[in-house]
Amino acid sequence: MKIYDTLSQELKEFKTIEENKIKIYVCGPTVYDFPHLGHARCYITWDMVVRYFRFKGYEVTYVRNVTDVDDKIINKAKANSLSIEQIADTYYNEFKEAMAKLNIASPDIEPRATETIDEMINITKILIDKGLAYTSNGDVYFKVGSYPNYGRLSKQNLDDLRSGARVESSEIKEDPMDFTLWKAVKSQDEPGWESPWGKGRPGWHIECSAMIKKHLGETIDIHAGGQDLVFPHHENEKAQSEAAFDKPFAKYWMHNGFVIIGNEKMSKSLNNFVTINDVLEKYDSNAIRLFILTNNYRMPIEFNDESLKAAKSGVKRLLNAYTDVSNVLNQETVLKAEEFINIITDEMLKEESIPFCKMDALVSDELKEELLANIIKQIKLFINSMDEDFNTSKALAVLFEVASLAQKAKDKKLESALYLALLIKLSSVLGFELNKTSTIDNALTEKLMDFIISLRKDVRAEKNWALSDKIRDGLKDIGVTLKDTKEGTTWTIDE
RNA sequence: GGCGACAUGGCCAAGUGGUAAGGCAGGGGUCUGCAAAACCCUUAUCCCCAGUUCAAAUCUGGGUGUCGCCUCCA
Repeated sequence: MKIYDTLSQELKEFKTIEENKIKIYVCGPTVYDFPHLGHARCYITWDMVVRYFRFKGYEVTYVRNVTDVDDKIINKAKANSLSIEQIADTYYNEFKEAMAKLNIASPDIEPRATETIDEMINITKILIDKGLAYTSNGDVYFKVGSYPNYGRLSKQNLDDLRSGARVESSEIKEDPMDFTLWKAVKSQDEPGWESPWGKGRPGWHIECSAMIKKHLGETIDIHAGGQDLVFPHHENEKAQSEAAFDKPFAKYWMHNGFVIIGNEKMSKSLNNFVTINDVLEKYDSNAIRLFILTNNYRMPIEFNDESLKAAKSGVKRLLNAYTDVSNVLNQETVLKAEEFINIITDEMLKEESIPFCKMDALVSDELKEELLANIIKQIKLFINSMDEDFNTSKALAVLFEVASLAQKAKDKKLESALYLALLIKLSSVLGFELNKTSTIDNALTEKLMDFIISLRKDVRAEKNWALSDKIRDGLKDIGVTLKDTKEGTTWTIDE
């Protein structure tokens, strides 16, 4: 498979450092406010990436940090007369809840910056000992000029950066581009930790370097994050880690594009953000995911109601395929089909021959060959698309095709069961939940609905269409949709 | 000013050399008591100009427009 690497600016063949294992680090949020759609985009993207790696059989260690000490948190704490822990905990919980609502799987390790202070001090020490960092006024700075590759990741050169209008020169720093590794506390109400350079707190960039070193080691497979982190955050992380350990920091650098709103980047500082909770009021997690995955992960996405609406309708189609087809099948057939699809995909990923014999029990001879060929074709299309730097747009086309195949095969139970199973499998790789059962759903509702439907059946037998329609309209008003099909009447609870 | 990207039908969006995936919306039809869903059919020559090539949305050069980074930001 190929992955676009920001550092080399090209698609690179993906090869892990250690056979079959992937160490991936994603820069997590600074928890000082509600998460917005930009965060959703970012973490849905990396969720999809990790899900796909696991689908391919890699053993993934996914680390995503939480920045819980930072000027913004300190300022917010001061403004609200709260401790920085209170602010960080409040918004960390908001973040966690939002991630769960979006069906974003938790990372394997979610370290907090404040739990990794020792490692930050260690790295800072190493850099000072090597003469690559210096203390000044209680602060510690990294000597950018001492690291020859500085600027390679973000394609900047030091002279251009220095002459940039926004760089402040200061007497404390040797070079205006030098960045903070350790910041001395300036007043009593600031949080601080003891260090060889006095009480202080870490700079932002050293936090990630330390958490990576502690949980993943000196070299990792993939370092990912939002495009806005390329400079200075990732550039600086790379510089200090490589300078400290004399090893390449990350084999692949991946960056996701922004969410745009009204022709501008959605961001905290522009105050034009829509929170995840805002969006969830009108659209569910599947719709948000479809909206995001329709676009290439590196391209900007324009947020607007129309696109979300379109995504919602698209999800509806996948959902309809799931419920329509499920309704005509029995549980046993579905389970058998799921098992078969699992076998087939596993064999394909291992590039071993497909076990035709396993199909014997399921489908008759005349169907077998063509059906199997088509299932394999769809899986191949999906894998090939995703292998091209996560072309989710193409992969989604496969989902829609499979959904349609399942619908068309409704008369042939086993065939539609196989397509249904395939749909469930592939959509879960992208993080969709088609079988999300409604929270209102319970045994009593089930019985009541069965009862109402049986009454309506009698009414319809008498061709009392007025009453029959009244029941259907009435249920629609309270959020239950009835569908009259050949097999009988089905009901679903509206979103 | 330096650096990095983008421009495809009404909207969103794939596609990096051989005559344009998919989704949404629209139109027509099948099915249905009706509805919903589903299914079938249907809508583009790819910002402009020049060049390379037998052949370009796809490569090169030049325009025009838009965005991002260079300050905290996913």
